[in-house]
Amino acid sequence: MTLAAPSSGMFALLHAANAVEGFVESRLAAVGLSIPKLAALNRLVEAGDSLPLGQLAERLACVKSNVTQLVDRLEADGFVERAPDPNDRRSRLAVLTDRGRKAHTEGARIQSDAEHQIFSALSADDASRFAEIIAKLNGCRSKGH
Amino acid sequence: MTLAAPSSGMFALLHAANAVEGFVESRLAAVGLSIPKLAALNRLVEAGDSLPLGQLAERLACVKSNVTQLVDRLEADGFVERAPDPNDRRSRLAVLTDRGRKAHTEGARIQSDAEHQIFSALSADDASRFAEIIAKLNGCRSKGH
DNA sequence: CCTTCTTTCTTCATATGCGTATTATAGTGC
DNA sequence: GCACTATAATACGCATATGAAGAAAGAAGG
Repeated sequence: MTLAAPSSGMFALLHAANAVEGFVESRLAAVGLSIPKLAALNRLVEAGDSLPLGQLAERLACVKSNVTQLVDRLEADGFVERAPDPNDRRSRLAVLTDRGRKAHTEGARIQSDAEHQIFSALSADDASRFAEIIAKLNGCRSKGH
Repeated sequence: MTLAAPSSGMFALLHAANAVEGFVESRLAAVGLSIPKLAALNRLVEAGDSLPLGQLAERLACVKSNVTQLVDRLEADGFVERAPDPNDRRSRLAVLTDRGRKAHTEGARIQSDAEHQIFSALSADDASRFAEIIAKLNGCRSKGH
């Protein structure tokens, strides 16, 4: 991404997403997180602290090879650990560590704060309109999967 | 990116941008282009077919090391060539080739078509509202550069 | 001229995404 | 129990982004 071209709805959208992403990422960096890392921790917390990698991939809406690497990095950070799955020896669980739980709590707060900061530029009316419009745009699947 | 989390303006925005990006990319692939490649060709055409790499980086709003690699790929595709800059021997020009010009024309058409398809889901009122809101969100700089 | 500062591009390490093998294990049918 | 097929994770190659460090060339001042 990072297009910086005016006069195109697409470029404007990508540019805004990029700006928002960078804004939030820069704040998350203070606790050693990135948006993908926080997203993974979110899913683990939602799931009760552990998930098979394939499940994690599905809930993050990304491919499994991606999660393999993301979990590698989270493991290096000490935020998750891999553990064998008692129900299926093919499978491995990503398990949240104490540090991971802590990072998740801090990250969630930071994300929430940053989001309030960003979206405070919008009136309540703008915000609901924004949500509607975004929902409509999300109908453009067909990525040739 | 690719978060797939509901109940967050940020996640909704990133998700929509991702969907739109994927939609357009899948169509551009037919002519051997990606969004970053098309963006670079756009800048070259705007500039009259050539630019020093540093200039290109600035106009793409990305770092120079990125452009070095992007131009490597465009050169491998035969869409641009590197040429010495007559005014400064430190500098190298990215010069559009004939194939590059052709790819740009086709890519621009594809992008425009895809964009119409996507944004046709929005009424004229939605569209202008969308543009306004996006502009407001773009005010969130301060990426800690 | 020579030293020093700046600019331009490249190279390298890293983070993130994708898709395609490859390997180990599971499950199914015979 | 064996052969086949399906599934889980990984390894590998590639595209795209960043930033830090280096090389080469220009500019400025003595």
